[in-house]
Amino acid sequence: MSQTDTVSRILDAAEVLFAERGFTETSLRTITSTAGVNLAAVNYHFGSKKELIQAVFERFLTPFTDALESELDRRIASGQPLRVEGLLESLYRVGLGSLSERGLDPQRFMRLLGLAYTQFQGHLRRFIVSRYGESYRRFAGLLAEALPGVDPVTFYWRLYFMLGATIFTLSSYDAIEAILREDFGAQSSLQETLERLVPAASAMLKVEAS
Amino acid sequence: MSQTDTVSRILDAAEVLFAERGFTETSLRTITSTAGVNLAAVNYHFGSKKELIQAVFERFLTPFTDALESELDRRIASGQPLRVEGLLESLYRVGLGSLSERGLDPQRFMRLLGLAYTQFQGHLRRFIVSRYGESYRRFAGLLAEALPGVDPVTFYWRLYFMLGATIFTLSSYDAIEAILREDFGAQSSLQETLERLVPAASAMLKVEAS
DNA sequence: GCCAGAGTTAAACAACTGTTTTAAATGATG
DNA sequence: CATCATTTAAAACAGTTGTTTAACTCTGGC
Repeated sequence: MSQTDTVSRILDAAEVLFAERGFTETSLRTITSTAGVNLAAVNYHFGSKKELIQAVFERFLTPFTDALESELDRRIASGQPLRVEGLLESLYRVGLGSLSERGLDPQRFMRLLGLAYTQFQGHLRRFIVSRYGESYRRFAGLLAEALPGVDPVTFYWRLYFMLGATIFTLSSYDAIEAILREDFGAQSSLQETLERLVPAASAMLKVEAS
Repeated sequence: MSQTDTVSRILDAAEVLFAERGFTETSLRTITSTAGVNLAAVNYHFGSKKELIQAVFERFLTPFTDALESELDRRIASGQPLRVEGLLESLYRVGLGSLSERGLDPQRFMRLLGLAYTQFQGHLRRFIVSRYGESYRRFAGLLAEALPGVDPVTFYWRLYFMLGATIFTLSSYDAIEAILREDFGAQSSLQETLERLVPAASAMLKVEAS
């Protein structure tokens, strides 16, 4: 088994298990036995469990932010003014499209993102902010430009409202979808849910102060 | 030290520590030493750590849902038609008011609620649904009545969007507020944040399908 | 005054945690 | 082919976890 093979098998297993159970609830022994590698391989290749967690996020977030940056470049190059709906569509299309192209599961991605915010791993929050903060600020800046009437503080609170609605809903997507299917017999795909989310989140961002 | 004293000291300590660190990350030894009681007291009084977690939520949720039910009764008795903004205001006012009256911290309450959704404690989700599902369905039903033009499936997705925005934002309230204070020098109280949340969430619920 | 039962205490339990060690095996390079 | 760093393997490490035990103290009712 080559080195890269061992490394990516560990990442594959850790990604799935972390998304299913959380970080503390997933032991290195569970990860390595699922991956079919030796227990010591984690500490050898990654150094520690913390660094493994960060590596899992890096493999997720780098293609995502790269694709988002190119998408934003494309939109800006087109010369058309940026609208709120378009920016959110870009965000969700990139999350759905570019990740699944690379064989990454977008729901797992959202579950992991939700974990990063709610589990108490200070190192992880710091890692994400330092590595991906710039992309985040760029997107937020463009969104703010598309909302000229909204004062900055109100805008930022609404940005968090939007993030909360997105991360919370998509990270529990399976559970919510199952409830709705049982109660209404209506299936909704992830795609359809995002199509509901775009106008809803846009309305929330744009609403006139009452 | 009387029995009720020991029980509530354990609940007090567990409530704070769970909200700060999560369930798995908080050991019974940390709880009991913070509470100043013996380690075995948890298993003696509550049976297990799981049941202690449920007891913490019960102490939070029962006064909250009771107060929400009375508030809804009052609104209905007033005879005025129920509007979306009014229902959300009721929800938030009860969360802010009735809890702090009893000396409970509303932010801690929200952090715990967020944990209940994102940590992987199947027993906790089941406990909350079975104990408080009826209050939840009553509130959701009234909200749906105030939104006659929205089809049921869309309504339920938007309800989850709203829950996500609320729980995510308020459970990270301290962190978000600190960032905004640093970047804009503008303080916002929890009260003010809820006043921003009411129109934003209402707009999200009411938006016409595009 | 005494005694049953509730409450508390310290100690020990077995299981599990992340990490390290030591030795063997592997694989590329000269 | 021999060499040496890289990689794997199994075992042991020290620490923590939730839970249980058994002896102890205290209190309220007769």
